[in-house]
Amino acid sequence: MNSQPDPNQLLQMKFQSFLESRHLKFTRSRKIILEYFLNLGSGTHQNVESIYKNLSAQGFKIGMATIYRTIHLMTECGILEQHAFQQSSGVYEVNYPHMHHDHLVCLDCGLIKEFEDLEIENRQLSIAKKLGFKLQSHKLELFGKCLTPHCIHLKNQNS
Amino acid sequence: MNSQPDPNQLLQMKFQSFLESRHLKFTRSRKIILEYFLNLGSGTHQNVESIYKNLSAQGFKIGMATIYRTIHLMTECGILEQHAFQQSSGVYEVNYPHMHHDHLVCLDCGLIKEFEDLEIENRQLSIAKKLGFKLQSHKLELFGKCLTPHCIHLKNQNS
DNA sequence: ATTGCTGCAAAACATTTGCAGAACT
DNA sequence: AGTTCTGCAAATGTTTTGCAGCAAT
Repeated sequence: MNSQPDPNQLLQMKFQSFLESRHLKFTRSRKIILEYFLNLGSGTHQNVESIYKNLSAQGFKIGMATIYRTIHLMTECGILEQHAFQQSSGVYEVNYPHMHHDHLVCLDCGLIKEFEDLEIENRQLSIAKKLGFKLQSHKLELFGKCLTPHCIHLKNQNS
Repeated sequence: MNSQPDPNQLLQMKFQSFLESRHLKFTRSRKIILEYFLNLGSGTHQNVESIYKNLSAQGFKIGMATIYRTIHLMTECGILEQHAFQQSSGVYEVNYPHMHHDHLVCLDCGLIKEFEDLEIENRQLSIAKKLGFKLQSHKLELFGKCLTPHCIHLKNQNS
């Protein structure tokens, strides 16, 4: 019995409906870029350059312009999320519904940990309500110093 | 009696100590840019272009490069905070200690409201601790639709 | 058939950097 | 004196756009 729908399939359907609602087409390139992200899964952050390089390496001839145009659509549609950790250029990750997470970034080594917290999410809802907004999404990033061996090693190297 | 120290003066001292600790100089340009932000006060978001234009209009001859270099220093020092709401380029605002706030952004009209919430702040601390990080700062942005007359007006115009 | 899409190259931005002369301590 | 700073212009990196031909409905 297929009572648990495949999250990837749901995202693809969401994107297709989005395109349809705008009289846009679900083309070969858009399908390839979508599948690229779905194969990555949650928690991977990619910039346009690396998407381009990886797709090229896989033999796909897709220009940067098309990638930019497509990730804009996917972001508007809500199946992709953009971040700009620290000074980095834009990076993107798949946004699985009901698996939303926020990020904790190490200022020394760049390590990114993910977390989710229902208490904060609920609090956000009541804040938005109080201020007269209908909340649609949010972005929470915590910055700090991690204490992993890797990071401590880095610090010792740089000093 | 001057028992309440001037917040602006505190920020200036903080910046001066920061510069000193790095053997950098508190020059005329840096002073002008600092004062520019202190005069703006909390809650104003400025991009480099507008800083440049405003200073020029006030008769100051300060190049963009200097502004970039200076705001980097001020951001590192902690007296300035950078944001990139929606797709905008970087905007900066003064960061008064003990007056930290987060932002709620209207996706339709761009209105930005500020708020602070102790409950969320405390929760962040415990999350960071649990994940083995020493928390230094955070960025929380809520996105939604506001219901101000201005925004509703805008929506009707665009439809 | 019609409309939207793509890749390419050029353009537009935003930000950084090198350098020679000026300013600061 | 010695170092850091500044403005300018050039360089860089990222993202957007125009266009002529291609693909999807």
